[in-house]
Amino acid sequence: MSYSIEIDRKWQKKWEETKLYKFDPEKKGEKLYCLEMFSYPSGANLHLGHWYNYSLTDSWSRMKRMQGFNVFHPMGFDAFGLPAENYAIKTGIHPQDSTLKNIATMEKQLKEMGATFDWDYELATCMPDYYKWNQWLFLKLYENNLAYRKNAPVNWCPKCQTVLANEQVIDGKCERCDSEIIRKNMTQWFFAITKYAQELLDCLPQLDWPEKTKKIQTNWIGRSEGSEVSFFCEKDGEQLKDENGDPLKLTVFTTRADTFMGVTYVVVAPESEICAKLTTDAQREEVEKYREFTSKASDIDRMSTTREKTGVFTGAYAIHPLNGRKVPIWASDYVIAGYGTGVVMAVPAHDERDFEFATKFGLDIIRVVESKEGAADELPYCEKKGVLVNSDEFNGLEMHKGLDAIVSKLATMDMGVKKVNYRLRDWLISRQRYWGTPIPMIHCPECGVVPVPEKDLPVLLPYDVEFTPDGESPLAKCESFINCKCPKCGKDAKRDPDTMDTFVDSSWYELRYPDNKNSEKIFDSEWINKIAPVDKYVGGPEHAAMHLLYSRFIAKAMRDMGLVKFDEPFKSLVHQGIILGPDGNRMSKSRGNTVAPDEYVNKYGSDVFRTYLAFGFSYTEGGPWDDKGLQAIVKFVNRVERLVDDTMTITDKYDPASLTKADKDLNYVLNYTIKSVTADSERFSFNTSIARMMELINALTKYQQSGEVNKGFLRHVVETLLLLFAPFAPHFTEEQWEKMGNEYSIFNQAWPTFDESALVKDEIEIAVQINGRVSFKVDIPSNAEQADVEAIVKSDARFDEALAGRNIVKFIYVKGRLANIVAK
RNA sequence: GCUCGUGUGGCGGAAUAGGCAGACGCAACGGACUUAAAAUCCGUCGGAGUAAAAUCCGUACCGGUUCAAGUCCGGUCACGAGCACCA
Repeated sequence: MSYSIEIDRKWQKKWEETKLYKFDPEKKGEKLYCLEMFSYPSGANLHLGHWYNYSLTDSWSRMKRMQGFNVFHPMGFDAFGLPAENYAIKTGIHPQDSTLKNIATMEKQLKEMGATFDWDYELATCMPDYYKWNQWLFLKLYENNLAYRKNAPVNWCPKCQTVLANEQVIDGKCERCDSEIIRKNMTQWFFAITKYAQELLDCLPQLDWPEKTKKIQTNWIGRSEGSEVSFFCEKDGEQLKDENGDPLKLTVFTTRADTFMGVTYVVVAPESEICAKLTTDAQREEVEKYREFTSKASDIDRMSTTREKTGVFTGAYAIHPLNGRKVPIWASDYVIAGYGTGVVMAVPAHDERDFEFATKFGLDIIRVVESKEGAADELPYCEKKGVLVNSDEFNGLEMHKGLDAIVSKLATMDMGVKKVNYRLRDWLISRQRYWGTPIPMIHCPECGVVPVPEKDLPVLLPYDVEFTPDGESPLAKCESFINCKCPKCGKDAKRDPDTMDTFVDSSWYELRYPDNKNSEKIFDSEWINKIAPVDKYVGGPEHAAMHLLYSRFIAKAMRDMGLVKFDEPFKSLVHQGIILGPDGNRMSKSRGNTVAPDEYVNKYGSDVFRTYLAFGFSYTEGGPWDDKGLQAIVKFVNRVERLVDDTMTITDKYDPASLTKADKDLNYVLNYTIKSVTADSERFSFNTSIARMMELINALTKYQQSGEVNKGFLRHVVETLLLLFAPFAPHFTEEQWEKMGNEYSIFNQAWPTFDESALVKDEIEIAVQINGRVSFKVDIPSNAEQADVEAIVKSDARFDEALAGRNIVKFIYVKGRLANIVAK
């Protein structure tokens, strides 16, 4: 029976019956936790991206298994989330019903892929036995002051009447109805990821992750070294006081304290509390109007850098602490309330934004830095080098020295200090949506916010809920859910109506898999410290800043809560590339350029399809889909099968001691193949792994054609080829292995090792270059030293001809590669 | 706008540490086998040049370092990604 999907089915059945991929924690061998990012159970069948990610990572883990590792390789579903809810709004099919059905379909398809997942460790985030621990985690974070509530702006779609997650906002528009998103203040739950900003940065270098991903995280965290400097303020001719009656300090964050003497005004974010406090009665109406105007501005407007600056004078003044200058305080939305102190000192001579603003509103511009003394640089001069001018006692100081001097001076007055700021914000996790984990908090009119007691977990997500969006959380309208008793005082209270961001679900799932049935604890810490962290994590690059950062944060928080002993959840990370449609665009139903794996799998079998995915693309690059190369794999698989048919009846023993010259040549290729496939597959270079196996088969064909065949050796080579090919074509090779009369299963065999001595050749061919150009080639003993090579080359007739009477200036021999003669 | 990444034949892609560019395959062309086709096997396959060689050009473009550059450095262009008034 030649290879087809029938073979797939035969072995899938046998593997399941014999529990071949059952994970046994006690099995000997170093543990290896290999994980692919779990998938969202969407309606359609597995798409090409799933196959590309899962089947090839499975190949990798199969190799590791054969290499003797005790591989833990689970699979599950990221089952909460908006698509199911939106689908429900459209069709009326309940998210739970569609999700559970989709999970069943995907499980079946994943099994057809022939992956080594142990389904006993499956999890789905929408199940109460999972989200119970989501809620438990929330309570722990709350206890440890890592979860808190505050009023904050959210993305609001005026048409859908609902809050949208950041990831649903595409270029400032709603992903569903394309309306422009506006900002709205709501009281929300946050996780204090910023407490870990520095550690999240510090641990990056030690991770075996793509450099690009580390850079994205570095940028996202956005560490910025600067200073906080303060001003006293004056309003209507009187000094402003704080709540203690002391003079009010208006503090700004700046990275350019060196330009401090050039401050000509100060700007506050219009929505900030300090803005209201600073505003004079005379200006109040205007400032109010402006605040309203900016709150209505859509994100599109806000995001535009070309947008003209707007702003309004608050009526108050700041007093420059070093020169006593009275500078006006303005409100403008080019200052972000959430970053730094929400207040900025403006130095229009040395900042483009300040310059634009000052020019528009006729504010003073004072130059305080010159590239070198006396240079009339064009303003704004924003280069971070130069010498201070117009800066009184600091004149003539080089920029960095000036900065230190100014901050030191301010520090003596208690008006300045060096400070590090991060761009990273705390993680807003509240969602006014139905299909997610209910937040386990109760709002009591008497006691305030009260956590649900642990014994009452899980707070079950009710089934019968009206979830058509109308601006209110769907759960708020579900009487049976929202009404409860306060756990503290027993009086009537209400549950928190929001659900958690689904990124919370996926921020710790890798730690639940190994202990997925634990009903007492989130997981057994002792066991988790053995099996975790994940050794190899594979998934799309789109999660670089969100999921991968959140997971790192949660792991660190868990560590500090004593739940785990490691610092990082994913030691090594690989991003698979993206397979585009045949037209080079991202596959999408609306474009009509999607490619269905099923058709190929049905026609060619899972293994041909898997192997083609391995061979046709550079794994981390991906690229446009093109099925022309599939035939190459069919051909390759047929060649392997023919070789098996030729050798399956051979009973001669392989005797390594009796190899002829021809045998040794083939043995060289064999060992080179073992070495290359092992090294290439290790680093996810699957295309070159397959290429090396094709070379081996080409060499085998030549060997067979040569007529002098050592049967025992030939059989040994074919068996080794099967072992190397097994991770890529598991069903096919299992079948061939059986045909050859070998014991079940090929995956219980040891991965081939190569013999270094077989890779040593007596004689090698090197290129001889004259002045860097290849002139001719020559055979030399592989252990020849420079002097020997020089002698061989000089005695070659072609050398004199190539030299053409020139003198040898220098003779360079690069061992085993080439000789280069510099001639003049 | 800022930051990062990527540019190699007709195509997918190789080249791990500066050392023979184009492995392996697809497509194409030629041949063997065949009544024929399929399948299989053998060969050619970056460009110019030649009867064939020799030779020259060639890894987006310009320049540099080096005995030697796809690889390192400086600049330009194109594409892609991330961030987006972050003070």
